[in-house]
Amino acid sequence: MSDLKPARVRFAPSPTGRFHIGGARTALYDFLLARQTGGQFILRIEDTDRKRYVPGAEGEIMESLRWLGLDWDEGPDIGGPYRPYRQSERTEFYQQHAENLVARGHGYYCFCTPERLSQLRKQQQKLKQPPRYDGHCRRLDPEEARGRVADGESFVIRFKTPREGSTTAVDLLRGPITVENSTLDDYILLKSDGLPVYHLAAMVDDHMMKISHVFRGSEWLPTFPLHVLIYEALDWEQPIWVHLSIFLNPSGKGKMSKRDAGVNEIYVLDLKQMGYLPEGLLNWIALMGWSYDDRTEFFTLDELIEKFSLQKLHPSPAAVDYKKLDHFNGNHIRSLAPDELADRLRPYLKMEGLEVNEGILQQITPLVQERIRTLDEAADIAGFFFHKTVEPDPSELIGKNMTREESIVATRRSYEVIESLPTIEVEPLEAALRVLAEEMNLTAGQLFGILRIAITGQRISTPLIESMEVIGKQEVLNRITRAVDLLESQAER
RNA sequence: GCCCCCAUCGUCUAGUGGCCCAGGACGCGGCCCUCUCAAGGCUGAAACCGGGGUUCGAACCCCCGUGGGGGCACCA
Repeated sequence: MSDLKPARVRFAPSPTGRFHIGGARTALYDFLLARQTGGQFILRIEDTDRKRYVPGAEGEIMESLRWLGLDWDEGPDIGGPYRPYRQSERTEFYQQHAENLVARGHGYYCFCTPERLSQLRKQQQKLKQPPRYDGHCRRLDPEEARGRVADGESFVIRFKTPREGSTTAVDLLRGPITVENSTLDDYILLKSDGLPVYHLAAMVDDHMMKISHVFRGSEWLPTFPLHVLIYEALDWEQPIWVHLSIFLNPSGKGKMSKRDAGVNEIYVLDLKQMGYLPEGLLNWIALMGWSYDDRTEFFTLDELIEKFSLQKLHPSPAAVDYKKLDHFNGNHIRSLAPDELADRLRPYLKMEGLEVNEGILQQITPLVQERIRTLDEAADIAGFFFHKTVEPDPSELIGKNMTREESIVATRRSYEVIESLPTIEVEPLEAALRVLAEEMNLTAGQLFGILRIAITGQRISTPLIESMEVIGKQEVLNRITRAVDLLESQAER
């Protein structure tokens, strides 16, 4: 644990779509800081937009986080001292603070209709002016406005952004960012449906929940000064702000988006489905925007908790590199204990419709471990272990630079050699087959190539001799017999 | 159009004024190992966006360009 004060950090996604790797990284950094400092990691759902609400999205967020191992200490499902953790259940707080802002002279009621606003925008566009609220209701007499509200007229509450001067907001990675207040708008804080907009809701909650560090995407940088202004207007102490750069397409052109889904998987649960380990995914994501030193790249979650530091965060955008994900995933697969790997492999093999025999699974796991990068590759390389029979392509049973007849002879003699062995443990089996190859003036590659096709039905597989041992003498002999038949029937044709 | 951010190999990055004719990783090429595929080992090509300053000295500091990205909703 570090010497930093316990941090209270929150991950605050909106349930408007699927959970992707960008969100996962933000959540990871939140989690790391909380765990490293002995603080709390909080999950808060920002569901104030009823139009964009997607049923099931909240569930996917939680399922993804749990799968990744990023467990939260407070959240909508488990509660906590600052409940509720779903913004739709906190409307009274937002309304209260919006009114408070009005009372303090930092906000005002606005009765402009959406129609007038879009009209206004159109005009400004035509005149090539920046699209901004014209302050129509800002000038209204507060008493009069209150009266109209009391009369039941539809209204929103806007922030009364100072017309003059400038505001400086401090981002941990970028330092002070100063903007002219005149470039800011009188943003709507409370919508006419009584629900808040992000600008209000997030500030209120972060303050009420005593959040110490805010990690969020850099898309919030343009309105960052507004958020600071709100804090100042309410006399609140600001958290430490950390804006994380966004993820770019693999091409580096444009930000990663839904459109990439399908081509490049960006959703956490899809990546899980594809056979990625949470460990691999986490390792990959952690290094996009953060680094430890000039050589260490392999990290477990515990190591990340130990080594993470705000100082090593990087502000520039990062293009997503799936090749590197494969690399990390392969590394993590290889670092798993065989028993553990077997447990992880099981569902993926079953997903392929294979009947998984536990004894065989245990035996082949070490064989598979060195050669897969994702869990779903196991079925490709070792599926034949679970098949009752294999169907080799007869033409592939012919050895390299060999005739059909030579291949038949080689296969038959292999049968005899194997049959004569008391057991087919790796050592004696390999020795016997190598002797046979030599006798027949074949290279080991030629002989093993034929047998590989005969036994596994495929060109690429786990190591031949070891695989034969697992399959067992009788079945090996069956498969070789089958291969001889195939070769002969093909010869007759 | 306006505002904001960013800028080291193709990609992720190390580098915080001299340790850098720039280090690591992925990917790519070659070699070795080898029963296939991997894994592993060795090895090669590959970058400080440009121009001005500041300084004895700049990848590192400042300015201006340029490029890239983001934002400009009663979305988050």
